[in-house]
Amino acid sequence: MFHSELLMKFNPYRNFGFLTDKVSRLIHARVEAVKKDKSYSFSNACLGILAELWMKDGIKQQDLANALIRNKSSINKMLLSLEKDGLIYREIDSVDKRQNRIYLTPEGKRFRSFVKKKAKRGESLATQGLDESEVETAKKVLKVMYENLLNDHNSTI
Amino acid sequence: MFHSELLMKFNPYRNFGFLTDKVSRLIHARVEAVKKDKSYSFSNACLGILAELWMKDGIKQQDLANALIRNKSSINKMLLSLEKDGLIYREIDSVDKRQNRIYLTPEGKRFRSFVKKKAKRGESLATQGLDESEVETAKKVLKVMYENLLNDHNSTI
DNA sequence: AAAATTTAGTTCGCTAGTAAACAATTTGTC
DNA sequence: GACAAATTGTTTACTAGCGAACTAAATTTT
Repeated sequence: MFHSELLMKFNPYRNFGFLTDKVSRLIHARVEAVKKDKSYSFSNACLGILAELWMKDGIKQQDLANALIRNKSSINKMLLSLEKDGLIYREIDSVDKRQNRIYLTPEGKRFRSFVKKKAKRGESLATQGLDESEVETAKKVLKVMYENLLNDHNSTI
Repeated sequence: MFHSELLMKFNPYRNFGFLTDKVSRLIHARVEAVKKDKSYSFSNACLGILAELWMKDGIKQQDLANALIRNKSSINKMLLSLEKDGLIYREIDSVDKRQNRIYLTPEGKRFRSFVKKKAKRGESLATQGLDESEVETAKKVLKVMYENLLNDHNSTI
């Protein structure tokens, strides 16, 4: 480590911002292609909402906004298109009438296994030439980074 | 590994689409905050262009579009805002007059070390609790994934 | 060398996502 | 229990980014 490191040539392959952005975009592009099989019209970003619901059904919109690091008005719009495609529905909470609880329809639940199958194929393509242990480590690192960054994000807002 | 794996609960923390998307968004949010220090008005995504130019100055717009997996009209708009902020300029190639060569201004070059410094701080925050070797492995994995996915992306278009 | 094709960039209309203002409900305090 | 503050979701106006159609220049074909 020497003092002029900051003057060195920029190496994007050593930068998580660069790397995660590119990989994320390429995965999105793949999903876009895969989605054409189905007749859904919801945007790519809406998959994030579905992913959250596949983990835990019946959460409210603000939770989604926090989890996806998205504006609550964006969530509202995305939910509209997911409703239109018949994958989710909203139900006003009986205790707190401000809140909407979001639930998956049977169709929304079924869709999960489809995505999972495609994701599996995608991952094996993307990780060609890598050891399984390296892939596991990468997932662990990203998970920790996610937690650290989210923690910081919530504390500084 | 058993046949009903696809029916198991969805675990996003084992999914690169989910992980890279979240981490990427959180890094973006950090950058957004950092950018407020400066008076630049260019969007967050424009940093991708700068990153490319920091690697290699004088490339053309189509190269940027390919590298950033973005539409060339988007690149055009982004360059407009980077021009406005005085970070880059275009020059028509003397040999092939269809092409614009994109160059960093002195300001654009200086800005690199600012970003690098902030990125360094961000990385150490994000990777708290992780071994250096794990972080290195994660970078390697992401780099390979990027290459594999990009390769596939270009071949299927 | 004229015509057709390809390549690079720009323009224009559209859509997804955002930010800010708003309405409705709940919670907290006096 | 009434009024202030906070929380949840919606609406509206705006912006960034995309796709398709277009212009200009270079390359290939005939």
